[in-house]
Amino acid sequence: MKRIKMIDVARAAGVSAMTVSRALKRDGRISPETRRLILQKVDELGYVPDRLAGSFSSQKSGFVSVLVPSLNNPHFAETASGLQEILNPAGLQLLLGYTGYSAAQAEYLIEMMLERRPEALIVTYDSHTPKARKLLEQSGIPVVEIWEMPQHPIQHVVGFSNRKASAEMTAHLITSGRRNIAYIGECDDSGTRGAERRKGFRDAMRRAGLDPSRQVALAAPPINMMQGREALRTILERWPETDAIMCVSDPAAFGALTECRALGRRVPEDIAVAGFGDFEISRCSIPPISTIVVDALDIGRQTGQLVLRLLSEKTEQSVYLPIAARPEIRQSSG
Amino acid sequence: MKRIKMIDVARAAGVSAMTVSRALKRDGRISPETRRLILQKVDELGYVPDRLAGSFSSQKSGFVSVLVPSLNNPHFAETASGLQEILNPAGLQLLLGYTGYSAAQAEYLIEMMLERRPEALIVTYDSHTPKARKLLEQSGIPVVEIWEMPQHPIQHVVGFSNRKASAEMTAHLITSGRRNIAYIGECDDSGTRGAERRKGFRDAMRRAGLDPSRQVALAAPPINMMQGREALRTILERWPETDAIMCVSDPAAFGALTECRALGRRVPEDIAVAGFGDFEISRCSIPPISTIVVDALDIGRQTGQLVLRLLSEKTEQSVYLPIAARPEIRQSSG
DNA sequence: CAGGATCATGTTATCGATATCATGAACCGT
DNA sequence: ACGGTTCATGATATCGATAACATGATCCTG
Repeated sequence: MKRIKMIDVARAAGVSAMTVSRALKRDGRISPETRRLILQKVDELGYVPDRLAGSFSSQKSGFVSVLVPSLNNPHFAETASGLQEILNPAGLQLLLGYTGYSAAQAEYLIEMMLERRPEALIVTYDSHTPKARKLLEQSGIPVVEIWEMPQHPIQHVVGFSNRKASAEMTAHLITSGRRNIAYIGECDDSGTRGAERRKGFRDAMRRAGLDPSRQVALAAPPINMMQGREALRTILERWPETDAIMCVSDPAAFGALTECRALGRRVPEDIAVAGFGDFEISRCSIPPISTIVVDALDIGRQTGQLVLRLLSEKTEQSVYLPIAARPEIRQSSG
Repeated sequence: MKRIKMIDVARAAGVSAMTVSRALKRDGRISPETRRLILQKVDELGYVPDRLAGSFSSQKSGFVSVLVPSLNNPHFAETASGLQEILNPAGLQLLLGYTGYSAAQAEYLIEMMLERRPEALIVTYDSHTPKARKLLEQSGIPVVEIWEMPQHPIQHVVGFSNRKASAEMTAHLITSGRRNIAYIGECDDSGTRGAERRKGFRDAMRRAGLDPSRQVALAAPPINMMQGREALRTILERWPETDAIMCVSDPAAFGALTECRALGRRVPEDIAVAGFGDFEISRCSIPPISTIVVDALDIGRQTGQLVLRLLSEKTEQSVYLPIAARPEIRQSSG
């Protein structure tokens, strides 16, 4: 059973292959009857166009590559979801890759991706190897960094300052009267968004003349709930006077909150807890956890629309789309 | 700045394009010195092979398509992760698509995917439209259904019986003395794994001569934590005698557990709670939630290895790889 | 109604790699 | 030392669609 190709459809409809090609596009100049006839034949024969050949011929792959640290993180899953929502209807397909928070893996993936000739490349901000950065810079296609506002952007940016947002939340804890604030973060986080958040914590503490040295980092990103629990125990052993915890992410915050409960510490009366990212768990826990709300889906949508614009306009200028990231104060730090 | 192609590298190294092509493959018969020289030129010129052209020429796309309901669900994210782990080193790239639990979207994606000539297609079990099923059956490539043991498999299967697993957990609740057991599920779930779990609940209840009609379904899949909370309130209003809750998934179970706490109902003393899937939250909550443990990462790895086998062996026979799905009893149903 | 514009369709060249077969050199055993 | 074998490499055809240009028909417009 040989595979049907365009020429077979063309013969069946008594037209040329080119006419079939036109019939399958929206814009093609073709008479309505011919199109109807061809689409009918396509259906009868069960023809599935070969986009590999099509992409090769038109020199347009129809791919947009997306690199995320992990899909296990609902943020990136939502961002990818928003991207798909915008890009699929435009005929673009996502090529998704997980870096696992590793710069080496990112470099490998970037190279793999570029071989597929994507029309744009979307990378979640993280440190890059020199080679990776060079590949991105010389790729000749739009490159969008997301989820951070880098100091030295490669090209376009859709994001926000993790550092600033983290500092704001820390400032809130300080304003509400806390003084002995500890931070739960990640180790091996150089160049990551987590590192920026840690800096934000330090910024705010220093600005208030407080000691920013109460920090634990037990695990590599992404830190999970259980590690958050463990981190809280560690903190209370080392610094029993701690009266607030700022966390790199909501799962860690939930872990800390849970461990407080297990240890009989009241939240927020004894200890305030704050997270980052507005994960579902921060809304559903008792008490709800104060967090930085970031609209991950919106990052995906905005990025998708930006990509479409960049592909049609061929503009050279770098675009920076700021994304809102605002503290939402809930009962855990009331 | 024109793009470097293979022929440019060939000229620079004083060889033919074919020799360059061989140098870039592992298996190619080529002398070590020539290869070294060519790889050096590749590096100097910054040559990035065009796999679009390569795939077209060799008639092998190097793609494996994967359809999942949602990546927001850590299960599927892990499965995808396991797949990538196995398939990437074999030179295969994942083409990931989200169906959003919609059969229409699945059909659309299957068609999109097939145009890219993937070498295998992996679909998470769910109901298919007739057209989608036909496309899958006539695709001419290995098709693997995962995350369920379908009654009428398309070809290969890596999964388990959601129905049986759910029945086992329900049976556990019954064995431990509960009688008025309610079920939190999803609406519009026909043909989904959630529907199978609901059937499993009913099976076990009937077998024990108990009433399986205490069921609420407030939302379409995937049900979230907040909806779990709401469902629990609904249940206690309608059936105040309820002494156990079986849930379609852990997030729903956590929501139910949380609402019990908010309402002052003790778990497990007043109400037992059980979930499905061994999400992180079920391990980290207080009390930990009894659940069905499924190794999502392993499903990905096993499927990846199966795909590699199918691609090399060209066997015709359907393969069924059973995956363990066992109840793990924790304190929430103690 | 002439000359140009528009429209539907056809023809041909082409995208960049690789499969396949061809070729000559080196190597080997008897 | 000769026929056969292995090895490294080259030449050529090819994958299936589409871009770009060509063609003839129809349709205006002054």
